[in-house]
Amino acid sequence: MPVSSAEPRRGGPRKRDLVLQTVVDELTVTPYAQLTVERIAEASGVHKTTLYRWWSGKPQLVADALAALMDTGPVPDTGSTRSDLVQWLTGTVRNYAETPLGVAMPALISDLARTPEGLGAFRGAFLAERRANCAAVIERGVARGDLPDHLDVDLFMDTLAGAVFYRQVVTGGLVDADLAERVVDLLLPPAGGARE
Amino acid sequence: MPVSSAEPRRGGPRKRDLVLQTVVDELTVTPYAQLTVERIAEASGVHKTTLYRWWSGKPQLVADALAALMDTGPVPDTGSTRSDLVQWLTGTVRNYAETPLGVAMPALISDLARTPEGLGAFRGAFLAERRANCAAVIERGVARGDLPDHLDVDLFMDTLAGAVFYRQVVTGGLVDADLAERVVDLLLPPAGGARE
Amino acid sequence: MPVSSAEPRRGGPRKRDLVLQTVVDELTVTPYAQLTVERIAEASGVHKTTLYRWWSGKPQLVADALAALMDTGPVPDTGSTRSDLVQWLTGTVRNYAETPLGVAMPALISDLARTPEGLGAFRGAFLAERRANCAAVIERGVARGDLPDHLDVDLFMDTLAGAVFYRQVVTGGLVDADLAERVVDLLLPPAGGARE
Amino acid sequence: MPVSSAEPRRGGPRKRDLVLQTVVDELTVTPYAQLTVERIAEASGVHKTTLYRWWSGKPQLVADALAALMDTGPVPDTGSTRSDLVQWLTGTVRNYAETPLGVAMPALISDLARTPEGLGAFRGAFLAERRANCAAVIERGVARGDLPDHLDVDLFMDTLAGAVFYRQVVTGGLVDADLAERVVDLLLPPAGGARE
DNA sequence: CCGTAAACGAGACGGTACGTCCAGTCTTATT
DNA sequence: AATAAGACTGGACGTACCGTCTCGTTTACGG
Repeated sequence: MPVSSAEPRRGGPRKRDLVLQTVVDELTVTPYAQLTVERIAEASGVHKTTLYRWWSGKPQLVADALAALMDTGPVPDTGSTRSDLVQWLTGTVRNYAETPLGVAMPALISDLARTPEGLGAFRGAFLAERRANCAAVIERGVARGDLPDHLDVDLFMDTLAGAVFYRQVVTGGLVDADLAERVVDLLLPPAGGARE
Repeated sequence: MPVSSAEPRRGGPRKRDLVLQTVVDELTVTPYAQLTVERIAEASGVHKTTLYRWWSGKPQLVADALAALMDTGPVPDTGSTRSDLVQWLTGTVRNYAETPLGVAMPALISDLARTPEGLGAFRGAFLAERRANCAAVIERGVARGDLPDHLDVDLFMDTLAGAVFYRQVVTGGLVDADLAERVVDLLLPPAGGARE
Repeated sequence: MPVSSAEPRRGGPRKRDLVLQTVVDELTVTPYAQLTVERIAEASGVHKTTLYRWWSGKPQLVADALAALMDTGPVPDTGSTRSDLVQWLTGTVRNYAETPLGVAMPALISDLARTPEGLGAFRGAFLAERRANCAAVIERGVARGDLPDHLDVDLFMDTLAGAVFYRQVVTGGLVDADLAERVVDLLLPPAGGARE
Repeated sequence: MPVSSAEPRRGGPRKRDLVLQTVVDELTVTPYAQLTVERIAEASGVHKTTLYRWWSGKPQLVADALAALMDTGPVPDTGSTRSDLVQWLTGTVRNYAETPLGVAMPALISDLARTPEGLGAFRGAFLAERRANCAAVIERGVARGDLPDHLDVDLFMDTLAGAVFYRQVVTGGLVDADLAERVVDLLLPPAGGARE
């Protein structure tokens, strides 16, 4: 886990936190595409050579910086599958809306995807933990009988997250606080819903 | 529809079709990120200057070329809301799976998004017509009573398309023929589904 | 002799005078280097293709236009060698100072000099007649005994004209009305001059 | 004097001498107009980007390269004003005849003259020192009584140099070893000359 | 408290592609 | 026959940023 701020002494980048903070700061001002390694170097006062010593390029720098901002927190069992899912998805919404990740995401993915390891790293850093937490929620739901037995868990998660992601990236629709609830409503109709 | 090969004399790019075809060909061989305008020029035998006369850069070239491949076809009324939705989403799946769009999409979006008009153009070229068709399907469904009255149509479409898109772009999950059906099942449970 | 304005009808450029006038006008506004064939076309309303039909390029266009402005007039015999020379050189000074030739000259020469014919054409258009006139003056001076017998006529002319040209082009010194007289004074000291 | 090869470490272009030498070499083979920055890059093995880092373009490159070849040497007092002047002008002749400067000059000037600083730089690099030396010679001559009291020194120098320059650039006359002497003879008639 | 090795600063460089400017040529109307 | 219209090839420009290299210089730990 590269996100540590403790004791970088002896062996390892001494300027790590400084650099990553600069990246985040710059991203709030400059879109990802305009951001350059040279600019990060200048803004942070850390020499370009040093950046390349520890990161292989801009996408890695940004990924590293943004990953540290992500809320991946485990979702407590509230007793209600709906609430759990809403809470989880609210984390996703916040990650997009309250950090530079939302706007930077498509470019970041496309950059990372140039190399096979890149995408893997991205998934590891941004997705793995969150998805594991969501899977846990879903399984609780299945166990309770709130969700069907042979639910395709992966697809279910893709649909939840995809709705938010697609808005953010493709259609440009509003991504706000109650989006999470409305998406969950589509997949898990509220009791006494309109469909029966 | 800008893709016509009749009478290119007098006004307008004479090499248009040749160029766009080359772009598609190159994209099947080279990932979007590696593709350069100079390479398109060389591969098509059309001089770089000429390309810049008619397109403002790589993203526009690619968008123009890919838009021509998209299936945006209207969805016939099969009598069943489920089938209509499945059929529509199958179009989306095919667009991703059978053209270079799937892999090129995130980078393309991120490039186009550098300018505000860019994103608008993208949505106009790739989304507007398809979404209008989908909205028609959904409204038929509401009229029939298959879908709830105050359904948020946009969000519903985002969720359908988002599931496929997210797979394609983020998780890298399989995007195949029956994905459409499985996604629709999540949103419109089959009669006698597991939830009752 | 390309400098004709009479009856270009039937076989020959119909827009000749219009074009050349435009070139002169543009040169008073735009330095030679910034002037382009396309600009001349636009400014004159004559299509680029037409320009290339009659002139082989910018330098030829400009040379043709400027040659028409040159004062090459023969120098009347005033009875005094000094006066004749001064009058002749005054023509040179005026050619530089009162037409765009002065500032355009070095660039024009350098462009024309790309091809061997180019320089020849330049000399034919701008130099030959004037130099012939000067040679006549000098020979009158030799006959009168005002100039030494075995004077190198060519070198003498080069020195006269060179002084003005060098000022104009290289040192950027003042080129004004009495320059001619001062140069002649150097080569043909006034009677009762300082040297005796 | 920027032409040093000692200690290029720390600050300043490391490939400077290599590049300038290449420019001179190329100029002996290719006329100035045909010379391109890209060609210099290729011929020298120094990348184009590097050239632009240190020079603002072709004219600056060439000026820098040629300036290093110029003979600007001070003229010793031979006791004779005539000899001093001849010796000085011989330097000019050699500069034109024995380096690529002669043929490149008009194009170089015209390129440099596009910007006001350009011409200033040219004069600083090629003229200032030589002219100062010449002025010294002339003043010695005036002091000795060989030259008139209120001689216009600048114009005198323009006439001397102009004769050679005009030959070289405009009329294309021969520029050879004894040209200097013949020009000086015109301005400073030999004792027992034809005019008395 | 001091030597040494890791980390950093400094600066030049090769390299890819960009997007642009003009030159000059071609084909096909039009007058 | 001359001109207009307009698309095209082509060469070079000057720029941006990338990622790498060679050095010298600081820093802080571990003996």
